[in-house]
Amino acid sequence: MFNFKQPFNFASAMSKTELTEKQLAIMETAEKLIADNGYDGTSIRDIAHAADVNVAMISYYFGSKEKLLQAIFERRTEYWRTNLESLIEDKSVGSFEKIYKLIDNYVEKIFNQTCFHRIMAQQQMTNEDSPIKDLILETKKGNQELIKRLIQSGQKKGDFKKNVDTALMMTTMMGTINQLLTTQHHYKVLNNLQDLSEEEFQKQIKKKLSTHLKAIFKAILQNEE
Amino acid sequence: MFNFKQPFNFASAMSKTELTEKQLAIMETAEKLIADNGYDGTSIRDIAHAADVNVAMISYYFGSKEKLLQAIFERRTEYWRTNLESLIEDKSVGSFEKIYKLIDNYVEKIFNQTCFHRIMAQQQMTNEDSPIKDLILETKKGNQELIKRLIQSGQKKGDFKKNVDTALMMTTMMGTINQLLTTQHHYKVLNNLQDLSEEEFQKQIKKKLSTHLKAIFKAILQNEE
DNA sequence: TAAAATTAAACAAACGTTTAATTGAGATTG
DNA sequence: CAATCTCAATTAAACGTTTGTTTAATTTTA
Repeated sequence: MFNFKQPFNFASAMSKTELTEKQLAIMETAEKLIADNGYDGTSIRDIAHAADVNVAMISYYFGSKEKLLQAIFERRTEYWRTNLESLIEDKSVGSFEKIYKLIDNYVEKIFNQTCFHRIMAQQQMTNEDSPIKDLILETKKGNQELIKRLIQSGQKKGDFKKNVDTALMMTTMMGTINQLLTTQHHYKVLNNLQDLSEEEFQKQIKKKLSTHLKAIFKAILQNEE
Repeated sequence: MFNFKQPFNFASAMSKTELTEKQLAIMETAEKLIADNGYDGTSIRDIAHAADVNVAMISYYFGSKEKLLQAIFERRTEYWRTNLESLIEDKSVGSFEKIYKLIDNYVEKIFNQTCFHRIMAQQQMTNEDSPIKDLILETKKGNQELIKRLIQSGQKKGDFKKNVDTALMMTTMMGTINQLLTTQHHYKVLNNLQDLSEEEFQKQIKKKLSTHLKAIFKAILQNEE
C-alpha cells in the first residue's frame, strides 16, 4: 500500500506554544556557544552535538538557524520593561535613588544573562538589517523614552541639571557594562585577580561596577546651583 | 624536457617587506567587509571580489585568511604607543590637561580607523585564544601601564584623588567609544539626526563624545579636599 | 493505530586552500 | 636590436570539508 502520511512540521505549527524542555536545552546551549564563538562561528552541528540532540531537531523545532536566534531573543527580551515602568511612577522614591535603582537593575539583569547580552553586543555590531536588529532598536527606543521621562521629572524637581544628553549617558552605561562583559578576562589579568573564584569575582565586579556607574551618573546629572 | 620550476610562494618569502599597493587594497577592503559582517561572516571570495583580485591572490600574498587578519592588526597597532610616551614625560602640561589630551588622542585615533576598531571590538568578544587576542592584550597592558603612571604623577601633585580604579576608568572610556562606534546608526535614529551628512555627523559626535568623556574623567579624578 | 518525535543519510551550496597552467615585464643573450 | 630566458604575478579550475537544510524511514508515545 501507499503511505500518504504527511511529515509533521513543528516549526510552522508552533505559534505561541510553551517551550518544551528539549527546546529550552537547545536554546541555552546555543546561547553559550554563540556567545563564545559568534553566530557565524557556531554551526548547527556544534549546537546539536553540545545539546546532545540530532541535527535535524533544530530545523524541526525552530525552522532554521536564524529563527533559533530569533527565538532566543524573543525569550530574553520579553520581560525587560515591566519593572522599569513602576519605578518611574513611584512618588516615594527620590530622583537619584531612582537612577541608582535603574543602574542596579541593568547591572543585575545583564550579569545574570551574560551569554545573551554578549550575543546582543555582537549583533549590534553587524551592519546588515535584520529582524533581530530591529527588535534591539525597538527595545532601546522604549527604554530610552522611559529614562528620558525619569530625567525630565528629576529636572522639574530641580534635582538634575538641564541639557543632559540622555543617549550619550546611556551609551556610557551600556558601553561600560558591555566592555566589562566582553573583556572580563582582560580585566582579571590586568588587575591580578586570577586567583579569585569565578563566583567571587562576579560578585566583586558587579559591586564595583555599580558604584562606579553611580558616581559617573551623579557627576553628569547633579545640579550644582 | 621536464619543468622543474618551483612555484614562488610570496607569503613565506615575506618577512618585513614593504606592502605593495595591491596588498594594501586587499587589506583595506577586508577591513571594511569584516567590520560590517564579522570575520566568519566574510568569505575570502567576498574580499577578493570586492577588491577585484583573484581568490588565490589572498593565499598567495598572506598565506591564509587568518594571517590576513593578523597582517591588518600588525599594520594598525604599530604606531599606538609612541606619542603617549612623550605626553607623559612633558613637564609643562598640567595633570588634567594631560588626561584631556589623552582622551582627544583616543577619540581621534579610533574615529579615524573606525573599521579596524570595530574589528578589534569583535575580536575581543570571542572566547578562544589566538595570536590576535594576545596582541590586543599586550597593547592594552602597555597602555594601561602608561596611564597608571600618568595618574600616579597627578596624585603625587595632589591634583587627583587617591584610590582610582584605572582599569575601570579605561573600561568606561573604551566602552563608551566602542558602544558609540558600533551603534552609531542607533544613536542617529534615537536622536533624529538622520538628515545630517555623514561627515557632519562624525564631526559633531567626536566633539560631543570628547566633552562627555572629559566631564566624566574630571568627576572621577578630581580631588575635592 | 495514528500522530509526533527522532534518526541516519543525502542534498546542493559555500567554504578556505591548492594546483597547474599561463601571462607579463625585465634581464640576458647572440 | 631582436630573440630568448627567467621568474614573479595572475588565472581558472579543482580539492576536500563543512555548511544549513531536507528527505524518508523508523521509533516512541498515547
